[in-house]
Amino acid sequence: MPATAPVSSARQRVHAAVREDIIGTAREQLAAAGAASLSLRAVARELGMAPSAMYRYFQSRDELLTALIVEAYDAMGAVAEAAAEHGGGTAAERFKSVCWALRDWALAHPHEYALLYGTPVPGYHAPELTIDPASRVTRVLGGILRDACQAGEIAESRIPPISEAQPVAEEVMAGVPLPAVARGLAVWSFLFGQISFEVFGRFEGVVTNGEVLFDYAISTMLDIVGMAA
Amino acid sequence: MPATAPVSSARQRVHAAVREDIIGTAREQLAAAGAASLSLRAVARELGMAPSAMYRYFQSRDELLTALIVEAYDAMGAVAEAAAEHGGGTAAERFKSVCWALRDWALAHPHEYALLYGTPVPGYHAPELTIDPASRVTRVLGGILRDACQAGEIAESRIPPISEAQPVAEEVMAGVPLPAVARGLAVWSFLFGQISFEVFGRFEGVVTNGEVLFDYAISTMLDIVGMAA
DNA sequence: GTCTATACCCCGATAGAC
DNA sequence: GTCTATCGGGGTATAGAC
Repeated sequence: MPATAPVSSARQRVHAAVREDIIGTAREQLAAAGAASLSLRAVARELGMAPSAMYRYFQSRDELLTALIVEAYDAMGAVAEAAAEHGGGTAAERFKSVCWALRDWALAHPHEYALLYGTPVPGYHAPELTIDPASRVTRVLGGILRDACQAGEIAESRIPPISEAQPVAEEVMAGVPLPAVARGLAVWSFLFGQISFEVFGRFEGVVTNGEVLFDYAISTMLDIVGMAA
Repeated sequence: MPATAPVSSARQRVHAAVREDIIGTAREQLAAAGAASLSLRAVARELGMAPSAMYRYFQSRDELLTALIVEAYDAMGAVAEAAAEHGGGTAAERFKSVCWALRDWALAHPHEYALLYGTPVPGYHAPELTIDPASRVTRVLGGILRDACQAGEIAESRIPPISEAQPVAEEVMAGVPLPAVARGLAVWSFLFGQISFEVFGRFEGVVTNGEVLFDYAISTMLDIVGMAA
């Protein structure tokens, strides 16, 4: 029965399209009021649907939230990957490019950034399927570090040793010496600390030119990890 | 009429005591469900009071939230000040002491930490009276930097220049050269980025020993700002 | 797949009696 | 200063007709 397949797929297309509408509207409401006040009802109102109709697309509010989180992780991951790819020849250049791309994305999408890197949403437990999208950005950053190590672009002599037993999981060490991994993790938290301070307004009244300071912070990060600017 | 004053002050004592009860209960609920879902009604329920009675103590939900924020800033500021005072003779020792004290406080009070340094509460605008408590921690950190500069404990030769026009507000520069100020701000965001990653669980599955990594991060921060560990 | 209707919760804030 | 009662909103989620 060849007719059944197209009918089914047409239905699936409509379903997927409505699903995208819902996610898009939810994203707007996220940007307007934050994650805690995201509600299926408000999205339904905006779309002119009955609240109960939402449950054909998302089984619960948390499932909609998960979709938003995955979408945001993917957007940020894509931005980071693109920046790494077109960022230049040296690891330091690619790193700089990724930093600026992440900062720009975060400032352009503060509520989505907050969803990913701000206070965890109370009562929400991220399902396993968010792990992979979440790791795209860290894979990019870790890849740059690994490449720099292998290309000899890291001055390991400038990285002090870390004396105690290995404080990180096995899989984080992919041919990178432990001190470089530790400095890499430091750079990771430093970068997101800097971005979070900017996005959450912590620098207000203190920093008058965020770009200049961010540029200086990037140089500092490169210093930390033994890479020349 | 000498009798009136004691009566009035007894009433005030009761009022203040109930007020403390309310704040304490609110703090418990903050720890249980996060800032966004803090409600006067829930606090009243817990205390066996009528919801309307709360309005004799706080004119609005936001005012209660402000009280919690001020209390948390003061707790964190006191912890930082105590750590700086008893932290040791050199600036580096005091800095380390403050870092550990802040981390310990944040891990012990994750929801209060999130209230201060996490995603801003949607719809809440901090009144001016929060500015002073908020700056206690930064005053401690800035004071250590300034003292280190004046005591010659900073190797300014290891701090690269920052080329552009001054990117920070005037009052942040208190006899400290601009590059040191910029590195100090970098350390500030680095420190809170590290603490936030730990408190918000961002290191889970990656870092197996947070203390070791935090210690290494502190050394890195001292490096950044030209201070010997 | 969408609707209406419903059960059952939550909240901030105010009015007015005591 | 506390109470009851109330106004006027919000929400998740389900049942059952169409």
